[in-house]
Amino acid sequence: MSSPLIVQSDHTLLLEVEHDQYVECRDFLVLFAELVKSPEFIHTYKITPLSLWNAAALEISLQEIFDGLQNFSKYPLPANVLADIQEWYASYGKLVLQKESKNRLLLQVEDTTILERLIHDKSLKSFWLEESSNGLFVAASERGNVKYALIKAGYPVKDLCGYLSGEDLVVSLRDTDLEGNPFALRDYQQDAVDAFYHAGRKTGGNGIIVLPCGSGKTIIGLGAIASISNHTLIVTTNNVSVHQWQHELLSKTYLSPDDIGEYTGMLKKIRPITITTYQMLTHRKSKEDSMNNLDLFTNYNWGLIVYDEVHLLPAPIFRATTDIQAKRRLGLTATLVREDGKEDDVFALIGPKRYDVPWKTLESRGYIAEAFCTEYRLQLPPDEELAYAHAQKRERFRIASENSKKIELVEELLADHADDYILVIGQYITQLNALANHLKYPLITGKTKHTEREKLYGDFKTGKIKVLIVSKVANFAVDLPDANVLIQISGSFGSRQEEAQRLGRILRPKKQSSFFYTLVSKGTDEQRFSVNRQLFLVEQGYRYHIEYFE
DNA sequence: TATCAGGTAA
DNA sequence: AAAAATACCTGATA
Repeated sequence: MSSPLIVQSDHTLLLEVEHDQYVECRDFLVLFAELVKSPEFIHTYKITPLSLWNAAALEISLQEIFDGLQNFSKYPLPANVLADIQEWYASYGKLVLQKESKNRLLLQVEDTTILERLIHDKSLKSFWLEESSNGLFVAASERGNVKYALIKAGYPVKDLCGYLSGEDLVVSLRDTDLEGNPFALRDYQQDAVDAFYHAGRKTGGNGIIVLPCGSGKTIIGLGAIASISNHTLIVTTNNVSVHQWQHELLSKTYLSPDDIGEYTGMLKKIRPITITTYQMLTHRKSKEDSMNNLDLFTNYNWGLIVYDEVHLLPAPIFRATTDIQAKRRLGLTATLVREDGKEDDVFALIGPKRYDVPWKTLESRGYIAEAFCTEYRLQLPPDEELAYAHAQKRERFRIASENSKKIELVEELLADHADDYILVIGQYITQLNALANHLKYPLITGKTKHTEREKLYGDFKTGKIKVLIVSKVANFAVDLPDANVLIQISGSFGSRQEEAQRLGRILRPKKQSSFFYTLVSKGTDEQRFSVNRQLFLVEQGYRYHIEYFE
């Protein structure tokens, strides 16, 4: 039997999907490569410096990577690829930042040619105070800036300067939560906390943990807070999430309500554990004003900063984070992919990926539901086809998204799933309105009042209504009830993270299986974008079945 | 004290 | 490459 993988000299890897060893090889590749294309039979992965740095930070050995490639590859491995892998992998750890004195850091550079390059690099020159026999001295205040500049120049830094402890606060986890359920970290949650904290080791205390939706990211946050037991600032995306953190802290730790503060538009309480939003931190009254609330990072003696949904981190927070490199930092996310390409900013300033559980692993262990994904391709009706042909590039996506035949297909799918709990999700309010009017099911958009939302959520939970139509609110709303069927009638361009977030809606384990349908217009720009949307989930092992609806 | 409308930001 | 949602603040209403 021949092997499933072709390694090409441009650092791309071609994997045969129909091969017996497909699953095994895919699980190997995701450790150090990134999926870029996933048509039916051959998936393309790419090895990048960043993907190898993350692998190195995860302590996946170079030997393991080479052995695996040797094993799975159909042809002899191109020498340049092996050399580049070796070089990129080794470049993580080549530059080590150490504390020299109170005000000075030493950037150790073992490799003399790299040292020579760094000294003469225009973008870096201003950082160097002085040369030493084995490196360069940098002002301690430049710790974040120099790491950021170095990664942009292609050199990741291993930061061993250690951390400043914050003010102490004893946090311990309960073994029964306030609702009376037994509580303990699951094994993978404990592993994630350990991987982050590396108790006793100088490297521990910054980085990213990647976990599927619904697998307990907040719990890992609690575990990290308890391990460090310092004053902690938690930054998250919205007010509902602020309250959820608050609730979990009260329910699963012995902290008292007085220990926990909310710093938002409604309430501004700074407490040993303070929870705030990204918008609060970056808020300014007008464009000319400065972002005063960023002081929250520096004006208090936090020992840990938790960045929830770190893939949504706005640019100003990156900048503020460069100044607090001595604080422990934990980033949490389900998909460490950004469509703005700022993954290396996350790497340099928050830290490398410390822990990652493939979605399919948690599925096989029953922690998340099994989900079947189907992509339906629909013909545009003749008049819309004509409009599409005449439209400008930027109107085309919308015409394809609003394909009126989607309503018919939704109706059929609803009939097929008469006994299930269904969310229909879309991007355009006009399209959702049309659907809601036709099907007579309730619609929730950003304009829906919170009292109204809660009533509909409640009716859905009790089974009074079985179908909810929702807009982009569902991308953010943490309090949206769970369903087991999700029909996506449109989405925002090629967002991989949106697709993953939406699938996450139906992954809480239940008696029945879950079904994810995505509807796209055949042969249009929408179909091209949908390919990109699916990449992350395909990388995680989800297969989309293709159906046609004429 | 709570709630709502309107404006701004990103 | 675009639309929608959110959160902030202010000032009015109940």
